Amino acid sequence: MATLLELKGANPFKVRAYQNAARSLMTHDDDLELALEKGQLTKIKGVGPGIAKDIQDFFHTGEMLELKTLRESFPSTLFELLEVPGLGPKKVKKLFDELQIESLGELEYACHENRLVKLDGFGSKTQEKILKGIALLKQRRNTFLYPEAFEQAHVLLQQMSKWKEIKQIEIAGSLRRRKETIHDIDLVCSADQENAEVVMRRFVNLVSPNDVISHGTTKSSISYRGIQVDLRVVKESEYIFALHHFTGSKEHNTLLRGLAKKQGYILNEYGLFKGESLVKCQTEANIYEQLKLDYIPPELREGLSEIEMSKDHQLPNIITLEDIRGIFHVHTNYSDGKNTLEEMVRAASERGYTYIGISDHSQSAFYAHGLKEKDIDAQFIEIDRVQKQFPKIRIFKGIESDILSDGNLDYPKHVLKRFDFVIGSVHSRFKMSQEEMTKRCVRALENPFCTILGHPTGRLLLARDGFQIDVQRILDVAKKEGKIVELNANPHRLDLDWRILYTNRNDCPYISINPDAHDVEGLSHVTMGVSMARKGGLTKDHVFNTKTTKEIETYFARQRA
DNA sequence: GCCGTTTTCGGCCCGACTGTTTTCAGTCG
Repeated sequence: MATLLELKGANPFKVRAYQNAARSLMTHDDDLELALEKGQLTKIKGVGPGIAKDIQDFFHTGEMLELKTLRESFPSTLFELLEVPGLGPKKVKKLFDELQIESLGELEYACHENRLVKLDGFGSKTQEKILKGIALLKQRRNTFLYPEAFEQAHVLLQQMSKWKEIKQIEIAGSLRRRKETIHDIDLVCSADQENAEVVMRRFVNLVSPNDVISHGTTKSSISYRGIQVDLRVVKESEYIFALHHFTGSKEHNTLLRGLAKKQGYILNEYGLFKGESLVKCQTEANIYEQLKLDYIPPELREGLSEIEMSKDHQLPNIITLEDIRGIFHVHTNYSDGKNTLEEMVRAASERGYTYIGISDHSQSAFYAHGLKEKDIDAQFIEIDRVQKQFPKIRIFKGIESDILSDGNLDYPKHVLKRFDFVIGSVHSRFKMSQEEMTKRCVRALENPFCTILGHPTGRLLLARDGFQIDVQRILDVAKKEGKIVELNANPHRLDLDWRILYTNRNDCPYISINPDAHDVEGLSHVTMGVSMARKGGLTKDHVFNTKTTKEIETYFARQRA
């Protein structure tokens, strides 16, 4: 509704009202259907009589009259135009009304025909920028996995922190919030006022003029090895406010500024002001404190329900990397891992872990040299040997067993019962219907020998969507069966998605943050997994591998009894 | 369209940059 109304040129506050209501509904934890039946929809923040009526209509008829009318007044392909950088609703509407442009293809053609320059408010620069934007969209090169973006950001940070004009510099934006994928790198720095322009000049000179996206006196953007980097420079006294501002998210900031305003403050990237006077804040925590809020860590600043929770002192005490005591889901060269069992155990021990769960692939995973029964015998003997060598770290014997398409695990009972734990994972037949796939995984969860459900949706970030599966059902069954669900920490997977964890944080089964390491370096995936758990609002108590070795042993023993 | 410890009417987050304009609208974050 909001997008369509915006295109229509409706009252911008009406547009925002719909956006607010949508966000509010997305994070609404209670039963919507119940609220609807009781006629209590308007009790939800942002939902008034108008939108309550919309929701009712939608629930009963599957449609909303105004939405239907609006939708019919625009071709569905029009929305892709909004993806083009520099194009917003006003310009898209103009293109549609005056040039009858309905799709990206038509827009590109019109640019080549030089037809945009004649439009009011457009010019040759706009046309050029749009063409560039379309090319970028086509390449899909504007999204990166966290580690790729992080590495680039660090290279820049190293380099720029040596510039004598810069006093402080930090990574802000989605990188600081630890989003799983990153569109651009945001850097914030402080400098003496007379040096600001020098910093900007040095920054844009890092790349060729062609790769300078914008160049101002305090804010510039460049395209650095294919990724957009924004740099903002402020005075030293403004730095903490700027860092907060550019950490975002946009949604979080919007809500926070609204709250500040209600309390008689103005909040922007330069400070927190009461009238003309600046409120002194040394840290980000001080800013929240002034607004009568508990400190909200960057990972939680997504504009979901964190501000409300913080106001009520209900923020979860989210897990930290130090809470992790051990790790499961580790591969060795018995299947498709690179390092030996001993090397993996040594590395885990050196990282201070007190237990490690080895889980190579099972026999039907021939692509990964899955273990036959005799390989299991051999590995068990070796584990016992290595265990003697490293008495301080407990080695659990496990397996990552394929969940076959009928939901069975791919060893017979007498084999499965030999393991301390079994991770059941789907590695084949991804294209089942949601119903079939859900049934398949439920069956696995109900198998008494299955301990952990591995990478529950099978997604590969930026490469492959997860398979169709009713995640809610899976979580419910896992909880009921006392099973553990994996948060696969491989940066390509990060599966389950943190948003699912966030919505289910008050009622979910144990989550195990598993590196799915295929070599020694892969053990460090845990860091990323913890970041996702933090975004999901999980506490130490939610996470299985924060337990002590003793607790783990007891848990496994009870399961196998 | 929603909301209210300034308000049931009059507001609704804030500022930088760009490109098109001669004073500002649109977009972005």
